[in-house]
Amino acid sequence: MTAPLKLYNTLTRTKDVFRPLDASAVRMYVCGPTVYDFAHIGNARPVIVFDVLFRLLRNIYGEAHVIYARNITDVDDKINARATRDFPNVPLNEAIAKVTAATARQFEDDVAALECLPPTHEPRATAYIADMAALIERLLARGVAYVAENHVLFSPTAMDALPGAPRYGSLARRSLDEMLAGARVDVAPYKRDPMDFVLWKPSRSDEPGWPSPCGIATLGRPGWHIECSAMSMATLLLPFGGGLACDDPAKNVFDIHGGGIDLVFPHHENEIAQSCCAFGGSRMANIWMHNGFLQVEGEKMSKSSGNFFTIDELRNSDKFGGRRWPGEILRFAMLRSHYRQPIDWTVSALEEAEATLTRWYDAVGDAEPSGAIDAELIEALADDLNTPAALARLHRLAQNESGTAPGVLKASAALLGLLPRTRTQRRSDLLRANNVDVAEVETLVARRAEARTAKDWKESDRLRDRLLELGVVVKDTKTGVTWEPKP
RNA sequence: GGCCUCGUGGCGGAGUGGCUACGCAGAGGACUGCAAAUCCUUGCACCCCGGUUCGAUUCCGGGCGAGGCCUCCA
Repeated sequence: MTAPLKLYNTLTRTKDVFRPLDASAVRMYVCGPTVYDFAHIGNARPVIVFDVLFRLLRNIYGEAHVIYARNITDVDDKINARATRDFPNVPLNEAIAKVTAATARQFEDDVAALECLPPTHEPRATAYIADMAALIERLLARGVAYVAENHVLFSPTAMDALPGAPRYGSLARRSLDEMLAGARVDVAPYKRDPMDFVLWKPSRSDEPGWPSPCGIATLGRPGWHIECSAMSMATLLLPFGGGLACDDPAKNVFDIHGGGIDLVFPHHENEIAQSCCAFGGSRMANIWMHNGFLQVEGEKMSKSSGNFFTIDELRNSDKFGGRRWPGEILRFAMLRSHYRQPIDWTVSALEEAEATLTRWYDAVGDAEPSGAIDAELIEALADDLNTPAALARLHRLAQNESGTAPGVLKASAALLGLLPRTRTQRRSDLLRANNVDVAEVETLVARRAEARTAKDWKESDRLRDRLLELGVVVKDTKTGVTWEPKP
């Protein structure tokens, strides 16, 4: 390959050249959703961004040599609350299962519509409770955790006294003193220090519970942060010789950890603390990547502002801009901004995305991907996933720069997960979505042709308007009359 | 209060110490019965003030402005 892959690393605050630990097994972990409700459009951003990175890594290192884990959090107090609200007469565990099954299925559906490849692993927290408990036992044994009132708490102060461990706060670039100065946290009475965070907490009888670690007799459940330490260990370390049984810290590191920028502190900081202290290493992952936030029409998205939209609502309702938006358009609109920049989610951006896609589909026609992926496009993505530059390059390819073959455009767009269908497929999808009666359309088009031959412009224009109502646009080109479903 | 981002033409949005980003919209033209689509041409920029430099939108300092995190929100 021409240019080396560079990725912005939150740890170093620079674009670092990416050097995999093992080029035959490149490993990436991304924090996925908590499945208590439909995923909103902000949730879609990391999913799409890291899907592009996944595709790029597969292109560079080979499809079989990239392992991508994106977790699903199905242990969470919000899920419990939702379960008791929605299924008050069902036993709790059953109610929780109903909530998580339905929302997880919806998530898979949304993500597939956004043209994201399935990750190699999609671990669910409930399947890794034993790993979490084992990690917590290890942290207790190493003296960075303690038991208090049936909770297990992690002590950042104790961590800073542990030889070899990174300084707590090094990812967020904050010292313990700074954090204490600005802390507005309610300090629970059982905490020795305000900055201590929960690894395990006791469950009441109306909360889901599992056998507790560290000699605690009551049932309990894990804290949020430990879930990701356990699931990344199980999917990215254990299969490659790492894990708690391995005393070599060098084996307990993986390549890339991603998520939203809001997760830097405390979630990712705490993941690092847990994993490094458990394994005795100085880093959990080599590169930490964070996507910027999404605003809707210039304002922070929130339910109270009335500008809150789920992926499903964008795809299947007319709540945003008065119409439905196929996943492909949502994906394109997301890639128009660089992943670290804030993005403003607007109707006009989606309309632009759609117009561009239509033009590009016209350019590729029904061509199959063929030939080498455009080198400049790869170069743009290799520079910290510069998707806006990559899209600019696709614009040029679509304009047939230096005789670009349709197959090359198709293959190149595929690296971004774009143009997944043929033009014919997209057209028939639109016909179905618009409920177009093809036979009726053909009849009207023929009648309009007769009217035009007879120079009956009034009738011709009436028929054109009628066709538009039916969801069809007619085009009078030099080579003849064609019609397309209205996008 | 502490920490961290960011300020580019009408809009969106990359990038660079001197060389057209790109897209949308706009303007002009070709084509058309008209329109749409398409094609060709084209105008428009780098928040303010200092500094470094032969030269800064790009580097440094200050200011102003916007946003995020410090509350298990991607």
